[in-house]
Amino acid sequence: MTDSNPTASLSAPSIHGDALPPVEQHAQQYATVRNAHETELIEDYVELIGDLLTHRGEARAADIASRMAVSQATVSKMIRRLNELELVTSKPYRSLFLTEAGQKMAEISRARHDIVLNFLRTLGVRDSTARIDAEGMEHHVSDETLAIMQRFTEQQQSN
Amino acid sequence: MTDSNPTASLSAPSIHGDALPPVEQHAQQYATVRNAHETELIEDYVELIGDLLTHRGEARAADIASRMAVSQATVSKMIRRLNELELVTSKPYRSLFLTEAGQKMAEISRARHDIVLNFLRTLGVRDSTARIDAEGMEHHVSDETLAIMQRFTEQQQSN
DNA sequence: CAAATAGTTTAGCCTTAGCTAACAATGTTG
DNA sequence: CAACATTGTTAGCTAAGGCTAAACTATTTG
Repeated sequence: MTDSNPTASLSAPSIHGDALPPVEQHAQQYATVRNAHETELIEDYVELIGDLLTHRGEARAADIASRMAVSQATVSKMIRRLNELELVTSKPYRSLFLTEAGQKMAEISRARHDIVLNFLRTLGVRDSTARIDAEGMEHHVSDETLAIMQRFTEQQQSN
Repeated sequence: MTDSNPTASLSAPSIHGDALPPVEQHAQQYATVRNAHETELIEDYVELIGDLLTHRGEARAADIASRMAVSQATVSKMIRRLNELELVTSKPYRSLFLTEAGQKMAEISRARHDIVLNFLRTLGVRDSTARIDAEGMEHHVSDETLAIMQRFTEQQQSN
């Protein structure tokens, strides 16, 4: 299986055969991703609710459902979870609001999202693509990388 | 109550530059992420099996389990799925092998993974962090962005 | 103000991806 | 070659995150 794939070989610390990492490190990589997946959806909801509150003044289940392209029943169930996690407060049939903890999470998510999105735009990615990629990437970018992305964006901007 | 609220967002004005995207676009973002999540794990397994075959000559369930930090039962169940999807062939109690389709998927995943990983390294992210981030990000990076990352890495390298 | 419409919730179903425990096959070695 | 250790499989459980259909609440409007 000699690869003639043009994308497979790049230079740098190691090329093609980047050896397998030691088991513990490898396991850590996957575990981190699995962990991110658990909080990801929660963060997306909280972030969206925050955005709706900011830009629309209220956050209704129906809006969340259509913006997430998901059924209202799914949203309703999720809101119960967010309630249990004490991230939102809700009275039945009324708009949602974020608790302290929810607001904090929304802010962090929003900031992270914006850094990734602006970084991608700065790199030259088309806006619509950048939005999609940012939505997927944001939960998997470490603080270290995030800081580097932000610095990069600022530097480019000032040129 | 259908008010289109004036712009009275609380604070952090410059960071909150972005208005909400139109509903369809927003929905598309989330749908794309959900979709990626469905194939993500599959790709991770196939990629890992490919790596084990390349670097070790065989891919045993026990290795996969320890490298993914997951129980053997989970791996066993997953292998059945990969079989049904005709991505791997397996005889009970024997090493796994990739089908044509599996090999193709492994190559693509590996290439994508490497591009993201090398891009992060080139940006200046520490190796261990880059590995973790790459593992999470790789499934959410569009071809467009991938191409840009690769070009960026090459340019930096030649300086 | 009653009826229609819009929004929300609940019930019940499905699939995925984990887990443990018990069992089966294979491989190693005294 | 029998016993033990390792590896793999199966059964059965859980939780998350989807769905549809039906019931309920709120709002708008004739």
